[in-house]
Amino acid sequence: MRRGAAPTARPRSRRGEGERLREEILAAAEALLVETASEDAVSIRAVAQAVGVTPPSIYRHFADKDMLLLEVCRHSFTHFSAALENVLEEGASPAEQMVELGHAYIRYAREFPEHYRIMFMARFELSAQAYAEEMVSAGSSFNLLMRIAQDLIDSGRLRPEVAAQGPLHVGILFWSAVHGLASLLVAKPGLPWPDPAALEDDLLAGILRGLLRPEEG
Amino acid sequence: MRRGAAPTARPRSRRGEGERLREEILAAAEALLVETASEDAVSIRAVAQAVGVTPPSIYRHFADKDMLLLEVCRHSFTHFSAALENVLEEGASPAEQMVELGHAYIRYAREFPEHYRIMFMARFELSAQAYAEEMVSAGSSFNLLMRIAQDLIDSGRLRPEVAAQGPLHVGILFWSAVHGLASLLVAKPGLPWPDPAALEDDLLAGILRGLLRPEEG
DNA sequence: CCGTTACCTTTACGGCGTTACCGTAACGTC
DNA sequence: GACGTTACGGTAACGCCGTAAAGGTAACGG
Repeated sequence: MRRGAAPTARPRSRRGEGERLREEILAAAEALLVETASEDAVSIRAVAQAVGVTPPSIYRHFADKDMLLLEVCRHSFTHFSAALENVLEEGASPAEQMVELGHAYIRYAREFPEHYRIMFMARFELSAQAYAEEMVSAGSSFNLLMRIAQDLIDSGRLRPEVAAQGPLHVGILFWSAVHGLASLLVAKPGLPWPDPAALEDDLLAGILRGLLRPEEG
Repeated sequence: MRRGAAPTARPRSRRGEGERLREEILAAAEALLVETASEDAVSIRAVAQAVGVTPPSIYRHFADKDMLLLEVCRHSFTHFSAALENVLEEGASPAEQMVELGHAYIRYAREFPEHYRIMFMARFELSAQAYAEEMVSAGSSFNLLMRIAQDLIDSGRLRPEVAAQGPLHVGILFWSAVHGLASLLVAKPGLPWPDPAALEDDLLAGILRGLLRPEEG
């Protein structure tokens, strides 16, 4: 360290305050991820320098780089889940709620593309992969999806052969449609996309209609 | 080089045969990608060693690593496009063809997950990104999608407000649904997926029904 | 036989993630 | 108030990586 490295002269943390550096590392990594909009720019060394610490010190708080990135995403997923819950109106039908959820989901993906990419499009090695998958499937946003899928089944408006497959099946059908559009928009920003809002509307309306009983609107 | 490096003593290519090494590099990279099933394992150095050549020699034939990987995918996409075309039966309706296309698409993604990941889920820098996007949008599989979307519109079976948006809009709706399921399966192999075949069937049937006119089956 | 050129190598730079080891300041204890 | 312990972070280094600059060498046209 020394010359031209640390922007802030970091005092050593007090005895029980090792957690503080951990938080600062997370914040710096998050900031780097958002500002540069590139996962590659978030290197252990860059994060360390931003915090004013040497690279190996990161490893006292995170097992490896993958875990650091996943923790960053986990943090932001709190907001994600909250955002999803907030769009749900009390009086809305399960079908309406599912559509609203889809819109909010895509909105998040487009607002935080790098977070989205890391969580849903990235590849990790073994333990990190398992951790990421547990985060997704145990996260409250996933539970929210399952809950609304169950509500949709309970409402009796779904086609019987679809409803019979259970909430996981139904939920994943919606998730697939929504994730497909979101991830294509994120992965291929240069393609000549037609109006994304229109795509969203037609995609959500389409998959919903297709799963409802024939006689329904 | 020298000790324990080159598995084959490579003779230098003749005057006009520089292209031969290019092909060998592509083949070695492809093999590494398939065998290791990991993009990270395909390093310039590993490819060079597999071919029996020094790393800088790669750069005589490929601008950088991204371009090498994209060329590998481009090669395999020939087979992809051919596979898609082959599933189309002569007498089938546009709707049936679109569903068959979707099944073949997901089958490919699951069979060559790393290729699929590189082409549709990866991030590249600038020129490579532009190249990848051009490959996708100008590739014959994309044209195939557009053609069937147009046929679907021409068949008059689509809901008018959807058909009015044009083949690009319609094609992307199907692409989104199919890519969503495919990429989730590829990205999160550890999740407790219900039967993928059932998901495929219901997803494709669902989105199709949802975009057809109400009175249709 | 010679100059040119296509093909490949040598060497090296700067970056990365990560590990093994070491200083040091803060605390509980006597 | 000195003391051993321990949490906290630093130093130095290893082995990868992608890539650039410059050089050698074999194959050809004349």
